[in-house]
Amino acid sequence: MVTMQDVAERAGVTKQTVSNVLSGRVAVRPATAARVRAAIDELGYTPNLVARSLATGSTRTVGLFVPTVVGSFYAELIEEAEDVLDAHGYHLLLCTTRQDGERARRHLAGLTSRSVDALLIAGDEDLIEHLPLLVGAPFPVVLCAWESALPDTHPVVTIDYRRAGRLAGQHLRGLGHRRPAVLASPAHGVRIDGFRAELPDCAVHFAAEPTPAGGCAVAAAALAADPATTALFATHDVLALGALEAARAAGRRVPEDLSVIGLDDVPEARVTRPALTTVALPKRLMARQAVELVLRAVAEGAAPGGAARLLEPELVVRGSTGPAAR
Amino acid sequence: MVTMQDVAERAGVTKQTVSNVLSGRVAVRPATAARVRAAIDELGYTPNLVARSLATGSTRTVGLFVPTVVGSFYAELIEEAEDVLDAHGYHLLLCTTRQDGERARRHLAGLTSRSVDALLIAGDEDLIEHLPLLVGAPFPVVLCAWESALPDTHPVVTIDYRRAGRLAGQHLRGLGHRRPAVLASPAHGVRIDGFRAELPDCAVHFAAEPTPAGGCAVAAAALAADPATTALFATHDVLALGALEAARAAGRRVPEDLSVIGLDDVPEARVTRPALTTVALPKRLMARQAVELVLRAVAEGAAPGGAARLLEPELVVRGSTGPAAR
DNA sequence: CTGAAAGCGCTTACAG
DNA sequence: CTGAAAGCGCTTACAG
Repeated sequence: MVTMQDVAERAGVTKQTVSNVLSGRVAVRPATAARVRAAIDELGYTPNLVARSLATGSTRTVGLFVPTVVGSFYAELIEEAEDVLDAHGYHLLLCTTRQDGERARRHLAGLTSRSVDALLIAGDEDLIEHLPLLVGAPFPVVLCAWESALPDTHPVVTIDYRRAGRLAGQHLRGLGHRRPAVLASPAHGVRIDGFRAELPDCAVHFAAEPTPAGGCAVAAAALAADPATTALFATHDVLALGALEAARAAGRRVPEDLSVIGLDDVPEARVTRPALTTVALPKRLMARQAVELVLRAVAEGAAPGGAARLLEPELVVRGSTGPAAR
Repeated sequence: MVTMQDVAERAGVTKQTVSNVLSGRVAVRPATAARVRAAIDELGYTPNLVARSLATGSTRTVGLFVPTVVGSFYAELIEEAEDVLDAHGYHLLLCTTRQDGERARRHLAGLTSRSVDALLIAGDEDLIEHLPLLVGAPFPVVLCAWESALPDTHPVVTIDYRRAGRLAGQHLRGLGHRRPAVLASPAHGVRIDGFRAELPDCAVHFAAEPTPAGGCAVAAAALAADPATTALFATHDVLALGALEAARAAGRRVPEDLSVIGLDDVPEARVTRPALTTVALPKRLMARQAVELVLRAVAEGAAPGGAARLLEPELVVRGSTGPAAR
């Protein structure tokens, strides 16, 4: 491994001078700088980032916790986060919690030790109980995609999930539906609350798993439980995708006999037949703002302040919803 | 920030002793160890991993390059990789290349500098030209999910994509199909070759984008180009998902009028109606083996040897394929 | 504009 | 079993 010292000897200067031409912090005489650069090229020198990190106290890496990477929600969030991190010269350390509290705790403890300049925590399911671990963290922490109780220990950039549910309810109500069924994931209480603010008279059915198969099964059950149901609200698009299949299997035409509305706006939503009406969540925007917030905090050397930022979801009307049949 | 020195003073020992109780490399008298542990707890000491890395030369982090994280293929690969990394006490540094050669090069150059103990590169699209950058890398590099020309500069753990295509062809041929159409992504030449080894007489249509929408469009075009087509082979399931929609739109019953077979076995494949016949790719197994190979190499301090390992794909017959109509 | 010194927080032989 | 010394490869003031 070639070191800065090697380069310095080759160029006939000291390693501080090499450091100076690399960092640009201090002006170096052009002729000297040229010699140094030549030496760097000849030797194929590449700085040891670990040594630099120890000296500067910065690793230029931020940690990102997500529950999972499968599924477009977190996948898009990760991609967007990496994009803006990359644009700022930062690397991404990824940790998935996978509904495993102990694993989450372990990862958290591992990162507390100065291997990361900041931490972004997306999704609340597995980490909320371990948040106290982070109160005295020597680096900024921001939360995003937070859905249930917003903690006040850390800044959060999230989406107004309640409003998302409400938009779905409004849409269905406007179409004349009165007693829709809700197909839900257990963690989506806030979305359901929002929906109920518009349409209180609805039965909630929980899916066994957050997949199209789970959505298909729970939709079939909901339809069997109340054959008069005219509309289905799925708290997540993946459930709605399955609901579309269930409707087909039950011989219900969508949207003539049954309206189906989802939430999230996954890529598949626009290719189903009929295309899925849904409430789009601005996940990329959220990821971008969260990363920018946390990077600003590391730049300023202070914990980011301010209250939670709630991003606005947006209703996307496609073909799967229509007027209630009477 | 509390340091090892602080702990040592508190416990009335030197920092070497603290280091010894932490590492367990050298036996420490129980009473002393207890005092040290107590001091650690009281002070809330947590070791500085960067300093440790500089001293040991190991960061316990491995870098993973993927073209994208959206889509179940790479998402599952990432999850599995992180699982086994985590089990071995390693962290995951994630880099996405996003069809951007310059970005890939930059990331590669950034990692060459001792911030990572090893590198895993999944997917060939954007990196192949930069592989030479890695020949003298001071850490092991392994390639996986490599589809086209297998480089001999680095070990590779991948899937026998040619055989995957061949299995699809075999299945269709066995059902009596003679002139199927192929719906392909441009990068899937190997899969097509395998398919053609069984069914040479087929027209290949390239999708504009690797999404269900792209698959839907290209399937519609293929069906329009040759209305007598009895079967469709999509080189990736996401295309097949769209093809199912196109068939529906064209009034072709699947599988009675038209067989559709995909490749990969994405989660959605089992919930379409009919469920999608496909060739399953053992991506999690591949990820696991690749990580284990690279970790073994870092443990042994040597570049991993051996030829490419090719994992076997597997035909999964579901409802979307049937005998050719005559 | 360039060099000598100290330090970042750990680990690793090596004495005692 | 414990301590004194050197070193990992950088950066950061500080003199000259």
